Amino acid sequence: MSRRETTKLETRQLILEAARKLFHRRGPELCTMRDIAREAGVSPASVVVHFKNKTALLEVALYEDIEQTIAKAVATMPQAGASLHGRLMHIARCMYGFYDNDRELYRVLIRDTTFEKAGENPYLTRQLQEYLQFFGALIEQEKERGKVRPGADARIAASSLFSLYFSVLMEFLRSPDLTPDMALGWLSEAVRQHLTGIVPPEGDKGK
Amino acid sequence: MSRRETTKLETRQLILEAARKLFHRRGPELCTMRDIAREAGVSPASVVVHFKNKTALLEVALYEDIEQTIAKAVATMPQAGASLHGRLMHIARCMYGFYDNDRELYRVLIRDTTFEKAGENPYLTRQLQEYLQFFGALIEQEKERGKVRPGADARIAASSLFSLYFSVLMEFLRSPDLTPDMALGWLSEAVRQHLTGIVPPEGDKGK
DNA sequence: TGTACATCAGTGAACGCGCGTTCACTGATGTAC
DNA sequence: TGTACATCAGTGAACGCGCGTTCACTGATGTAC
Repeated sequence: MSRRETTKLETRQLILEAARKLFHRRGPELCTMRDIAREAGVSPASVVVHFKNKTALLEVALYEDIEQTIAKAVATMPQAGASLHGRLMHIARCMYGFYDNDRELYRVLIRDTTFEKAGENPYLTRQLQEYLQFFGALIEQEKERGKVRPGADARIAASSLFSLYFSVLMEFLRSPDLTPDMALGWLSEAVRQHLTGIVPPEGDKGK
Repeated sequence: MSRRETTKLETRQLILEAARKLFHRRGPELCTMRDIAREAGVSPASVVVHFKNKTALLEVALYEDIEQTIAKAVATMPQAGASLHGRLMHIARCMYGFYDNDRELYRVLIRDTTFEKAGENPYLTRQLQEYLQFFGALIEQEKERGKVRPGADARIAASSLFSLYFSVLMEFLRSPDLTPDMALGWLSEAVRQHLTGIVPPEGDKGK
């Protein structure tokens, strides 16, 4: 890597560190791009050169921490012997705990990225793809072990379970009164019902 | 209602009509509060008197159409004799069809309301509450008819099914390439798996 | 190896835009007597 | 019933702020010869 490229990377890192600091301290709505530039010791124009706008900066500044949290959650997940429900809930507990550190900030992050048109938020999009793929593989694995019905579609199951996780997360980030345990309790029930279904087993149906 | 109150209501209606017109024609990002005021024939300050900001105006301007669509969907829902899956999918079909009329607009509406702190969007919040309550009652009803397991929690089931519906809706609004039928197909499978569960029936588990 | 030139990250100032907010004001409507 | 006053919806202009964008410029680094 040439000298030019390394200094460029350094500037980028300075901006990212300053952004993380101010985003956490004052919240993304209460600090301007100029504030971040000043904190980083660079020109405001330079920030725009590296990140096209505040949302893009927010995404890049925060997604690494999320990545690490996912990695840690997966690494500490109970063995394959544990129940699928328990393994999924472990991941959820790790993630909700992480987001609980700064709910306001992550609420804004998710609002400003999730709802943009596909393509506007490449980092988080890729992250979600990998996340879903991992879940899908997990479910396939459980299928082989006979813990999941052979007829079940793993991709759809993964995506559905993520929907449940995500909905509860949003409610959690929006409602200061909701504790992580309450959110987890709610999710736990939803996941349980999703795994076992809510209609009676075949041959046992009414009428 | 006094004369003063009626004229006030008239002004409010003028603003709402102008807002709906411009939001649909140009999209909410491309029209300013001043544009809407001009279209309505009132002063820009007057718009702010009635709606504290653009998002609040957006919410009020659009929620009535959504309300009507829900009402129509519920009214045309298949009889209680039909399957739960079929009845739920009927609602989803109506709603997706409605949102398909102006995906961009509804994407922005949902982005700007769903992710605000609870309390910022009273109309849509209430609407969602009623929606969930209706679903809960529907499931209770199916329970009595033996089509849903007695042990299942209707509130959680309603909220879970809504999560699935909502996730697919978001993907639909974000991705121009996704047709309503594709979205419905995806949702249909997710709902089916949610109803029947993905783990094997008791006594049939592996190991 | 040295020289001359090209490239490009970063600078700092300026501009336009949309939004929210404030202001003193108008004039019609409502109310107290 | 009339009069005098209070209320309040609406007005139009102005201001401050943050963001995105543009600009000509600097100076270090890279490259062609």
